[in-house]
Amino acid sequence: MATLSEVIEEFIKHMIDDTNGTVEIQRNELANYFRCVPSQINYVISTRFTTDKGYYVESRRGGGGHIRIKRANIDKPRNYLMHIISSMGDNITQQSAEVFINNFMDYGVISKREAAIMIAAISNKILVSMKMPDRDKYRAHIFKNMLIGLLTVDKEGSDIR
Amino acid sequence: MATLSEVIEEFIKHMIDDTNGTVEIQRNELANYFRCVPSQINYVISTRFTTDKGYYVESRRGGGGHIRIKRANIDKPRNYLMHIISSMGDNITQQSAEVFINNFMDYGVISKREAAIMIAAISNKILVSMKMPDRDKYRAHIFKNMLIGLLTVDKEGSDIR
DNA sequence: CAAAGCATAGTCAGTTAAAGTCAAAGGACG
DNA sequence: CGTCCTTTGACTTTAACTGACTATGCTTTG
Repeated sequence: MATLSEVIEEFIKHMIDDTNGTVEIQRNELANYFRCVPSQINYVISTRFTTDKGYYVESRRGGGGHIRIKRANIDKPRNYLMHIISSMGDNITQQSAEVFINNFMDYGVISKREAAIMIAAISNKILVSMKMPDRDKYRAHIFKNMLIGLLTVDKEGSDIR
Repeated sequence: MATLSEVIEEFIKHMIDDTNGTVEIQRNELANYFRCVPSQINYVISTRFTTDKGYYVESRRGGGGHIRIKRANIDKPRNYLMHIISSMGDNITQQSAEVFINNFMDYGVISKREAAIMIAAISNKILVSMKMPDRDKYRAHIFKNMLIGLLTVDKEGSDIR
């Protein structure tokens, strides 16, 4: 039996299909439409529209607030990236991350500058200085999010803000 | 969904573009044009045309009063980046980091893709999910390191923008 | 010339409109 | 019955908008 969450999930996915990969919703409006509490929308988003699944979510509170969901687009070089993301797992060492990044560069998927930014963000220097025990986990987290961010930008002049 | 404030913001920015960096407005006139209370103009200016974002605002009351907005002129991107790095301090909120990143984009110091990567790396979404109490500290750390990474690449000959 | 009047802009606290968080309760299913 | 996913709602945070009151600088007038 389909739960409400599943219904909402499908609904949003159809919207995304219809709008070329990016959708902007009003939390209260959606909740009202499905006659559920607003926070259920958050639940659906946080369980279904995750980075691992190729979505990038931004939102704003206050007047005119909204939630924007972008789906990574997966044409040619990109499904390569997406593949890496989904097969990465929840941990990654600095070394293997750098191998990936260098490969991306070799394949012309990212520029040298982009590579430099990513390497800087996931370097041990950073994570060690943070004294974080689960370094490789955090690194994977940051790394994936950066890649998804990249995949969601620059189709139809989109604005990441 | 565009709010009135956003519309006014864009309107003023276009004026600035059209007038080569400086614009002089009449508060009441503008408010009348947009059918809002005059103080909303102040709201827009104080939230959008701040020093942080590279604007300089002066005004005069009384007869013939006006508000003048100037956009700062960044001609040495490299110095600009270094300045930001050195003045950043050890903490930074997601909001101000995003302001910086957007400025970099506006001034052509970084590309949209580069911005997307950085925003993804320092987003609260990431840092919250890591359950890091000292978020703003880690964010500053990551952010600075990414910027330094950029400077380093540029120095090695490749494309200075 | 001083004072009064008018034309501006500034401030700030209060209201409204969103979205986020979190923990507790409910339910499905092995 | 225990566990995991779903559903709920009270409370928090953030952003936009409004209006009454204040401050300042011309302009006119006695």
